[in-house]
Amino acid sequence: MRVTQQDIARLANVSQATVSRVLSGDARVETDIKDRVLAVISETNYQIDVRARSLRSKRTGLIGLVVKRPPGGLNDDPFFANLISHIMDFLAGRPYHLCVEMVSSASSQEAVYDELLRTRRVDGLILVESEARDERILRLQAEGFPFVLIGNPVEERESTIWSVDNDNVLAAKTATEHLREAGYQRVGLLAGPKGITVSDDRIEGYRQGMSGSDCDDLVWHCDFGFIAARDTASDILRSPSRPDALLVLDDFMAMGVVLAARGQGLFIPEDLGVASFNDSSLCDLFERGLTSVSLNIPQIVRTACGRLLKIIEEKPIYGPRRMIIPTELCVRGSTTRRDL
Amino acid sequence: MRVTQQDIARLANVSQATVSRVLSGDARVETDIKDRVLAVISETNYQIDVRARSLRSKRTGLIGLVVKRPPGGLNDDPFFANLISHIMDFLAGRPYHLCVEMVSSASSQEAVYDELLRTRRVDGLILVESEARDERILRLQAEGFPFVLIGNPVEERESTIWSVDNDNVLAAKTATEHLREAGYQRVGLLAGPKGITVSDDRIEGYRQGMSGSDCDDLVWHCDFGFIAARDTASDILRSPSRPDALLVLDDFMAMGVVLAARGQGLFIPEDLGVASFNDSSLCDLFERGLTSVSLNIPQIVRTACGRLLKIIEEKPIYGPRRMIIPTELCVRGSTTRRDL
DNA sequence: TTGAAAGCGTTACCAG
DNA sequence: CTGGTAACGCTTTCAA
Repeated sequence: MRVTQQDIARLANVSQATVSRVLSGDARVETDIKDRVLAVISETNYQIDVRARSLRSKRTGLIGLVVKRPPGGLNDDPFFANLISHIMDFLAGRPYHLCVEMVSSASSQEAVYDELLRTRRVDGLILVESEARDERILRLQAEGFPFVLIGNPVEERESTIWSVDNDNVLAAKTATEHLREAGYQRVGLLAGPKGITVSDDRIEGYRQGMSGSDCDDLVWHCDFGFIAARDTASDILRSPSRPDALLVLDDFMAMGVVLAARGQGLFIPEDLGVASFNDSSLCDLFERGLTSVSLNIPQIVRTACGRLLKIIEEKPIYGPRRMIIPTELCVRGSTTRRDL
Repeated sequence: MRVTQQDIARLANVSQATVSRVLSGDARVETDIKDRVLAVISETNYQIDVRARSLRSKRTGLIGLVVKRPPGGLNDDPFFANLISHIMDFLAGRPYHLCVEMVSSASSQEAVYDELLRTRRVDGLILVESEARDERILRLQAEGFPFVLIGNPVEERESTIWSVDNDNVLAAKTATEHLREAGYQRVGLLAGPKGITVSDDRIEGYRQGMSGSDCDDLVWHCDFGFIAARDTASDILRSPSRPDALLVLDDFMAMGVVLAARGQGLFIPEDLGVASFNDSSLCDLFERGLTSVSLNIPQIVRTACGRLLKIIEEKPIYGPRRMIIPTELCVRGSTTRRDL
């Protein structure tokens, strides 16, 4: 049988309420009583029952993260591994735990959000990879549920949504300009699924970076992941409108591009320049290094989680709702032609 | 204000107990009453409060996974991304969620396990990367807490521990023999931290595979992760006892070895053969492909999670407690010398 | 400062 | 088949 506060109370000759007070660090408990209770607690190895506490206090101590990928689609994807890793780092030592959920379709995603917030399984949510008109956001706002968006809320007015983001337009513009300056003429963009805001922002930045060029608008869409990118890149590289450089939505997809190029006997960076986003350690795995934009994920996560906990704990918050984390272009061999 | 079963009961003109029965799919409820209740439930958008349910039913619907890594140490590591991904795949659609925890030290690990199981935050645990004498296992067993080990329980007697594992001795032996057959003379092993059972088993297999060779026992230990492996490999490759082939504990670490070799101007597979474990998609990122042993992670996870849920739900279980998932050696360019 | 007691929203037992 | 009711273990208010 589990030890309860009731048991502690009996053993320490106090009321169960007092035990609760001691546990919650209530100041108005006589020191000797407190010591007596604490002694019994440590003797009995008592641990609070979080389920009962949750019911009473309306707090579960759980933060939720929902990822939308096809089954197995997270495999080896460094972005989520990083994200999850940094979130756990942040939460370690705090009274919060991370609950991760994967959904495969938009409809199941909404069902999961519904479940997650209506059932009060988690105290708050971190949203990633949002879409321009994100059902999740509307729903969470309507319910007044604590959440922080990692990404662009895409709102006309002054934002009412807490969000942490990079300036993806600027980052993509800078990366595109870097490719042009490196001597590539036909710079293309391998974007993500249509409607994903981070992808849309980078398309915008790419177009800004291409202004003044007589090159067509070379934008392709593609699902997340290594395999999808490889297959799409194979088609792109065989097409008549073949680009001589590709800016890719993330490193993992860029690795698909590298494989596709290799498969067609194209050399990087001579025949094809490649740059991408995230600056994960995959960049060092490509022989000559992969040029990539660092998003500063640790800082994104710290900012987002910190803010989320404040919202949950209803602490006063100062500063803007939309927080921008700076990016940095890390130039490596995949855009450094030696033939020029 | 949240909608409760009490509210539903009032609106449907039944007792709250009946609402509970309808929700739990109790057969003995008149069809028309049931329909009335269900109608109100869908009208009101009612969702059960999992906290109250947890308190009553003693089930949280949460499965725990605790990972021991230094802060940021999970970054880009495909093994955990895969593991988490497959666990989520398995859990999707079932009434269970995944709770992930990261700890940085042994002592914090024990504290976390204590917290996790004593507070009944999760219904069961999946253990990975166990050590020969694993405190976690002893503790969980003593408490009668449901858990499944992914790895080797290392017990003398008939095992009392549910575990899912590969035959790592055999797998390492096979991989070592493959390297020798490929023409390498001085085959070494880059193992993981000392005491980790999966690492120990592979050391044993390596030694079996090297029997009959006049080569020294070339085993090095190294922390998990890309960076640690790169640094250790740099030392190894510079040492007088330099091997001409390395079997590496996992792909991610193997990538560190690839980088170290590249940094010293060594060619793979000509100057150094490299083989590893996990067969993640990283293997295709190396120019000529990385030879790797597939652990069949999806099957490991399916087996482990399936078993864990059965234990939690106290369903009858047949078959052995220790379940072995077959491995497969996937030969690629990193062990295929063209100079022979 | 301490104790008694009222819930929190369920589940499940026991009558009817 | 249905309703009443007692827990589940805790937090918090209200009296003492």
